[in-house]
Amino acid sequence: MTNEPGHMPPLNEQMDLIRRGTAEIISEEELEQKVARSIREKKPLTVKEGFDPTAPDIHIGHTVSLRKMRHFQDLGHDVVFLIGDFTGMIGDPTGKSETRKRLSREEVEQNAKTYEEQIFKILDRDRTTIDFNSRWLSSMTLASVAKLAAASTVARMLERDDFAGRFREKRPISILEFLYPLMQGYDSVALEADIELGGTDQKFNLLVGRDIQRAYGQEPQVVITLPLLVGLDGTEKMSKSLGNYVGVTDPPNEMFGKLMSIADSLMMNYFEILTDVPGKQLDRIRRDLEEGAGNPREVKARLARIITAQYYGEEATELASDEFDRVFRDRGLPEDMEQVALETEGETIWIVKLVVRAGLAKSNGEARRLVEQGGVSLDGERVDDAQAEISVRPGLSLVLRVGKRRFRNVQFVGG
RNA sequence: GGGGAGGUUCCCGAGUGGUCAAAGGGGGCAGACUGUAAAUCUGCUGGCGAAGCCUUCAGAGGUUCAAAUCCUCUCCUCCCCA
Repeated sequence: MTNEPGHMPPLNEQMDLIRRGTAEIISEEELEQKVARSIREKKPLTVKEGFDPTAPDIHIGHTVSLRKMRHFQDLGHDVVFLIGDFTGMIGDPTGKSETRKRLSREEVEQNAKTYEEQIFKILDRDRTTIDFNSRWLSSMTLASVAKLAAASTVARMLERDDFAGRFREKRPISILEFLYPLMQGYDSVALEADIELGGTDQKFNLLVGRDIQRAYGQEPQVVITLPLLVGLDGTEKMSKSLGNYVGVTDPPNEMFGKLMSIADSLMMNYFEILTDVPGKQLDRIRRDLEEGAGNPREVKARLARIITAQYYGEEATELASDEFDRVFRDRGLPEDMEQVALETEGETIWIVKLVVRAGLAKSNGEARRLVEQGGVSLDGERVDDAQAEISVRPGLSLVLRVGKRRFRNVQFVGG
């Protein structure tokens, strides 16, 4: 799929792929010009996106833009994965007000390494440059900051929704926050970016980049925004802090399972922005769903398989899919269960203690609750008496199940 | 510099002397149902082998038979005026 350098597909083919799944392109006309020129001069475009150095765990929400970057790479262009280590050290402008802890050089390096392991599941290593904005921002003099600050105005800043809102409500906006879009824009100057990608929530910052580049005599970058992925809860955007995410490093079973747990209403959205399933097929799936033809579960399973296979391949995905059916559809036992060895202390063990010792509850209270609510079973038999004593002896092996999806194979050993 | 508001259990947020392990919502967990870990409904949601006891309402002291609630000091956040 990857093209040799210098052998780029024709303009309309490129434009089609680039457009797919984007929220907005500013402007398409400029994009066309840039692409056409790169074809003419056999010179790849530089596509940039900035990432937060403090949260190196990538989830599939991030992959929406990473996949777009990959599209560019497949078309023969170059990608800069920019780690905002300088901006990230100071704080987060859109954050509630939590001051961010300063990361040490070592931590930044460590996080960068973690990023690398994850992003190359999607990006083409040979066409990716990883860079850090501290490289140019940390040594800026006040004079250059002044020049940068002169490139924008307060009125311009107040166009941004959250600034405007806070200004209206007389809530504080620190000057530093005004500096943020400017610094991000300067990154584009330093990299001579042709295109910057980001989520729709980044639109303002991305546009400031254009202003800044103009102020520094560069051709403004084209801004491409991508839809924010809605998380597993079906309402909030996917984020690690909300816990409604699918991590790209989640093991296949978990990835598949999490995808099966999305709300039905989310399925089409995921199909559109996380897969390369052609538009015509999507229309058909959508129509089937609306008309109630076929089982929505099967559609969701197909989605889960496609996405899981992007990270683990067909074989591992089939295993994950089978496992899911076995455990949840057929209410059976998983293929592999975590094993726990417990020492016997006498003839019996209190069920509550057993659940806690097996690591399936944090406290006796929690275990008691699980038992009383009927969530605990031993070898397939429900135990709902919180006073129950289970007979044990060394060598005994039991399958302990808590809830629908947590299993432990408990082995008793002599104590 | 002056004036004012506030810090509550995972989160938001009620609570102004006992009836408070603390309303309500969110989140989480469990059950029922099912087509899945969808949706919906119901229950639970500080710790302790538990009708009792222990720890918790920013922190430290104090008043009281009794404090999340009153007093003193400290720390922190926010707002208004300058």
